[in-house]
Amino acid sequence: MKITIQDLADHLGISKGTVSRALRGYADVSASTVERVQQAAKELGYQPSAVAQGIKTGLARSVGLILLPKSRAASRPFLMQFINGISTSIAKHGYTLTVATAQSDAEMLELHRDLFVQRKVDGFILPRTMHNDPRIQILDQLKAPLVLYGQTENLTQYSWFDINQVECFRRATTRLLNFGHRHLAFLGGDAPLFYNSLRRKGVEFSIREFDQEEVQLQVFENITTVADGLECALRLLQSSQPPTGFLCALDLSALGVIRAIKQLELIPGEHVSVIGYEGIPEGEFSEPSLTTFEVDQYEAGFQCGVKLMQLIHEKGAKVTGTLTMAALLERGSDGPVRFNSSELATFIRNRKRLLSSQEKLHRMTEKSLRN
Amino acid sequence: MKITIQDLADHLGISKGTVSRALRGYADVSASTVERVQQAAKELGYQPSAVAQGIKTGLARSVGLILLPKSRAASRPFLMQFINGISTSIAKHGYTLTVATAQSDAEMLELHRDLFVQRKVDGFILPRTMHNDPRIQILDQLKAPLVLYGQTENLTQYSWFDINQVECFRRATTRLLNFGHRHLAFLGGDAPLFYNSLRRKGVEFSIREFDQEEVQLQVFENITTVADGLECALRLLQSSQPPTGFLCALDLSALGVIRAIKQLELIPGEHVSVIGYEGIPEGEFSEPSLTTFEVDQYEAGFQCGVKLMQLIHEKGAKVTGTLTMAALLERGSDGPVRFNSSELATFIRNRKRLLSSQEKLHRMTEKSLRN
DNA sequence: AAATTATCCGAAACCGGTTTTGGTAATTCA
DNA sequence: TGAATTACCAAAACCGGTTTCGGATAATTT
Repeated sequence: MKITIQDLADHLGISKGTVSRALRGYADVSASTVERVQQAAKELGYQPSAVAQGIKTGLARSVGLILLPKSRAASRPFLMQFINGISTSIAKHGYTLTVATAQSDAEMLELHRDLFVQRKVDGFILPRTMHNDPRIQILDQLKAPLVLYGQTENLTQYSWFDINQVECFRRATTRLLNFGHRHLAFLGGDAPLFYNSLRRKGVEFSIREFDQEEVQLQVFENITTVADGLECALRLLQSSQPPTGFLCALDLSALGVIRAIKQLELIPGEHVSVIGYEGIPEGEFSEPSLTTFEVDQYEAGFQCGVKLMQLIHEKGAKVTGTLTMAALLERGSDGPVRFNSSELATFIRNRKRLLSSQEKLHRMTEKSLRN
Repeated sequence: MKITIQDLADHLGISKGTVSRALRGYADVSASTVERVQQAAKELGYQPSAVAQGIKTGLARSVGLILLPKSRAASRPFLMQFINGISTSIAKHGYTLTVATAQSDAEMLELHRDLFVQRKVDGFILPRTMHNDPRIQILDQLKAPLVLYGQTENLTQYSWFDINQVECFRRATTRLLNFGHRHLAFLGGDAPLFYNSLRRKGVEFSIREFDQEEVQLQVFENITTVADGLECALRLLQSSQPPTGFLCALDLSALGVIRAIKQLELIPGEHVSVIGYEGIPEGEFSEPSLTTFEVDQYEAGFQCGVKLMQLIHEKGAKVTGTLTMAALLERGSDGPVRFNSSELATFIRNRKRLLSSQEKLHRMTEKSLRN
């Protein structure tokens, strides 16, 4: 059924060693033989088995990407383009992408070890880097090539690619400060992930730079879903000193904040400003549309793939790190400050009174209608 | 560095054949030896190389999934959970998932052939089935095991899994008819894909069932993006006989329709009804939220994986097809008919006049402000 | 013309496993 | 007790490639 190198050699009446050398481009094969072999290979549809090749070369010609779909929200939107980027760059070297999913952190570590020890993959791309990432420790022991998508401690030892998130959040914060906002809230994401401290750092950096003691910043962590953002913002906005500007580490939490604002009958982008990060498609369809940073996930995947190929193929290759910027999408969820924090608090209190009386009225009307 | 079966055999002072037979569970190895081998394997961290195993067994222990990210819109949202489902079900058999991307249809076909001929994968899962799908033709020639996610012609020859999309669109249509809508539009998706005819069939089936000659249906194809849906709906709504209910093959086009409705200062779900299909997350955040069918992509992936494992491992395994239902998410974008088509047309015409005069006023104000 | 060098290819070893074969020692049976 | 099994394992063949080695022939040099 499937044609082997021996079949091809028999067909040509030469030895399989010669066939192999002809196809691999060795110098000690005559041009005419090379020609004949290539011709016959094309005709018979012969392609060497990657499995058989791998046993001698020790390479599986595949790279691993292990996902944790538990964190459904955060890792979902980037996937298709990220995979496309990786796949495209490694395909140039005849490599394919092995994607696996783990249901827990422990399983994820096991999977990394097993896939490498079983030689199903030659290296890994590690997305969503953590503080003291345990994946790195394990892969270091195994001397497995790896590329980080994101940053972590001891960066000089690894190849990595990342968006300059510090700079993004510095810009976002400065933008809100220039809009006149003085009471800010930073809704951080997954605390164990490294990105979180970077984004926070950007916010704090901008405020220090602004050199204003009058700026108030409240910081929260583990606000990763729409529900989290909604709840957190509702609580903050109804406090005595509500923030007028929200900096959200994740678009999803930003969408929750927008919901909260509207739930209090306020206008996002006018009464309260919100900026997100990531550029998920939902942000385009919310009302108002979400001001956020758009991350080019294809490029990220592509660069990670390129770096990994270097590590695997160029012996003595140096590790490299790359920082790029994400583009700010200036949309409708932020703008010049309307009220300061105290005024906003009063406004919300009055609104609330109004709303509850309306509600009472509404309920009464309904009741009378039913009777 | 990496420990091989020979290392393990030397360490135990037995032959590598015996080690292999011990680990593979052959009967002609004493219980004590099996015990010793397993113990030593665990201690030394020995795991057989999948590559080396594959050469003898002829299996790569990987299944292929090839994506076409060109069609960015349609195939993106399902990916994470679909992959998770596949990966989880095949992991039980020691299989991994090889994901590749192609930039064109031709490249996609090549990739299928190459991956199988090079023995990088033992079979394929084919999402987004087309009419007379060329992938199937090629894989049939190669006798490659495959499972369809979706339906196509000659279904009895293949294993497949699908949502009963005919039934979904039948229900959606009946729902609108029961709401009193009599002028409907079906915005179909990618014409070459099989799902499109199924969804359309559901709509037509429902209307025939309703047995009303007064029902008007307009059908369109290749409405796959928000922009497409927006443009198509704008045109239809401003015609002399605008539909009051939109059935969209894709959530994305439904979101575009909602935009169009709002752009005409109408209220989606009140003046015009919209129902989508797929359950993409954007639908939850649009206003109003989108009534749609939620497809369980994890389950789809899981079942495809299970079926493919059967085909690969159980010799003489019969092909099987499975149909399941998607859940209707009754949200805010549809409801009882307010106007019939003629009334709606009049309403829109008047609105338009109003709007354009407002706009004129607005422009004049701006101009005077500037001066 | 003999010696040297290049060119080209077959043969064989090897990669890390699996599976078959065959032989020895221990058991069982007559 | 001797023959026939049985239990167990070493050795070897094999999978489909790659790579090394060495030899035969042709081309070049002296």
